[in-house]
Amino acid sequence: MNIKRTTLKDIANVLSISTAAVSKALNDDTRISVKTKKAVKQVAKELNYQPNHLASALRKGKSNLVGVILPRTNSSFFSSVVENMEEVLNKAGYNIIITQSNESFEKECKNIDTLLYTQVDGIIASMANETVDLSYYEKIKSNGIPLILFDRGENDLNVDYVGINDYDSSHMIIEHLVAKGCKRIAHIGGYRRTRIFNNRIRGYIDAIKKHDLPHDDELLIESSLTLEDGRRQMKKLLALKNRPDAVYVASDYAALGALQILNERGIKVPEEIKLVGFGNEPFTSLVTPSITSVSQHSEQIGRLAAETFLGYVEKDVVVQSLNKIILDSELIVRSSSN
Amino acid sequence: MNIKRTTLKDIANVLSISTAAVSKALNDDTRISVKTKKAVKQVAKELNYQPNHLASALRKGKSNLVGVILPRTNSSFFSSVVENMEEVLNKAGYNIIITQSNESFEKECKNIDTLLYTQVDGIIASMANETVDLSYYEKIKSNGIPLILFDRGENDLNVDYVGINDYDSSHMIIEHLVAKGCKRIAHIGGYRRTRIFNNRIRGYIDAIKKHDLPHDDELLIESSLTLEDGRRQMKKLLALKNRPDAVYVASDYAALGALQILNERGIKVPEEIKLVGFGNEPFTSLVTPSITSVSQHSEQIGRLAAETFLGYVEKDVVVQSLNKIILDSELIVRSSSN
DNA sequence: TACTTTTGGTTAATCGATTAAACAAATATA
DNA sequence: TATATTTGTTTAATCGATTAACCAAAAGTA
Repeated sequence: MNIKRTTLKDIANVLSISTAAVSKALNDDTRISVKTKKAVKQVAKELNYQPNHLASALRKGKSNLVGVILPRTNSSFFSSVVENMEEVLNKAGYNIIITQSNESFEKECKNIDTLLYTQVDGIIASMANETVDLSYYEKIKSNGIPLILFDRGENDLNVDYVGINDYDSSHMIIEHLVAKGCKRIAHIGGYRRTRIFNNRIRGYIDAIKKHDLPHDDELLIESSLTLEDGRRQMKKLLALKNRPDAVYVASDYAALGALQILNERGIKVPEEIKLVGFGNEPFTSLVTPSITSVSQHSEQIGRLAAETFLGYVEKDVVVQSLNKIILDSELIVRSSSN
Repeated sequence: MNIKRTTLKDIANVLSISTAAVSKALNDDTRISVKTKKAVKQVAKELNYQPNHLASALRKGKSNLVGVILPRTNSSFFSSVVENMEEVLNKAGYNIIITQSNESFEKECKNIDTLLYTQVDGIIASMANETVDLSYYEKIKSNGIPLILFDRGENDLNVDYVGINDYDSSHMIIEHLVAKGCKRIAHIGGYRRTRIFNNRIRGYIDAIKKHDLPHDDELLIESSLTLEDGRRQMKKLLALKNRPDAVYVASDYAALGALQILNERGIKVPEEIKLVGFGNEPFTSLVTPSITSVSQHSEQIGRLAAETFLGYVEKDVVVQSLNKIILDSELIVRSSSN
């Protein structure tokens, strides 16, 4: 095939005017007469003119593309965040490029390179669990384009962030379990070095103390939060002399693993042990019993991250100011704790 | 910020040579001396040079970007397809841009426009359920870039396709159920106008006939295949005077809905009714009882779609030849039918 | 009438990288 | 020694759209 696209020049030739006039006509420049504009648009349509984005982006120094980095796409949370982000950005004339890191630091670095290479106007990212070294994110900042983090942020990096209040979410969960009569609550948490998981752990500890409940070390477990590890850690908890009567798991996937173990051993949920997850993944309402979980307002997070980005590009001067938006989460109570 | 990036010119100035020499040195042109190459690469590193992709893409008429259109990203099937596609394409120097149609025809058209506008070198897509009008896909073809469809293809459109053999998959399922002693097998299928679902229906009918089993109209139901509709259609089947002893559902989501109804009504699965889904979504192994399903070899589909694309760009002449790759699927037997 | 403004364009430079063509210097060949 | 070839680089054009600067013609103003 190798069909050559119609360019401004082609339109200009047909009408015997300059390409500059054509360009201005298509962009509704005031200095072009209505008559010319009509003629140009007519010919453009006839020739099926598609502007060459590369050329205009190069000239304008602006690609109207926003890069998005996700730990993974097959999560309803991330999927929903992106959907809402896209809606806001599309309206403002931006398109998005999605890349996934698969929770790998190496992949994440590659993604950043790809996006910078594609000359995106900004990057909105949620960091991989693995990521500790922040030099690659510094690279974005030194490139002079806005960087907005969501969900998995990093305080040391001086950039904008949109997420939920993890500390308060833990409190909310503990309040709920205490109200249901639980006296011995365990927590299967994420890695402490990840800020959001650390905050959930802190919230758990403080809430437990507040209610004068036992906060034995054996009740607080650090986990990779995969389904497999959820199974493993639940087994550990069941092996304790003094079993917990409730388990708060910092991820729905690990919570599901825990539930499988409880089901397999014939331990009744919620009668014997109550269970709470985190993330409100769709399957939490599908399994038996359905799992109580925390909704993170993915729609708002996506929307706000996009709007934060737009806040920068609409100003000429990009002064990256710390813009932390912390939303309240919502507890969705289901059978596993009710 | 608005930091201006280093360009070829900056490097050229430092070394007092031409930008052409710099460009060639960085691209390892044989006509540049080893000494110069070393010096150029050294300076490039020092100045943290990042090539401007827009400029080179414009000049070369090639963006090294491949557009991907997915009905949705939060499905493990699509997620896995993309992951494998990306691996193959990255190795060949291509990067991908993911867009999601959310099963909406309108959104799909917008996605196509976005991708063409971004000057991708090719498009790999799986069509939205809604899509009937193919003119937008014709637009891609008339743009002269390769188009490869996967999973949800369309025979009328003369393009390459990678997918599984849906007709045979139905046969495989029926054979399995017959072997388990089922005598009255129902099918909750998708919309007949979608090719893959139509093939599954044809396979079901032919396999049923082959075994001289009853193929009453009431046993074959057309569905949107959402979880909700799965529940609805299962209720219908249970209301029949002559209930089926097995149900083959063309999607895991709808199969899960069906399972919920069966569980709610205390009907034992697989003892009273056996159940088979389609797609091998992760939750099929997580629910109780786990659901027998069909694996679609997402890894291979992704890889092959990518390779098909590469097959075009490596040749100079792009002759879009019909290149249909049909893979065998695999039945994953779990508790719901065992 | 003479000068200023407005209208509706045109010309030419530009974005940054690539590349065909040209060319000077070094080396090889007759 | 004279000519041909190779080596290493420069010059200049190019991709397509945008835009600053310029300009001619028409219209307005004193």
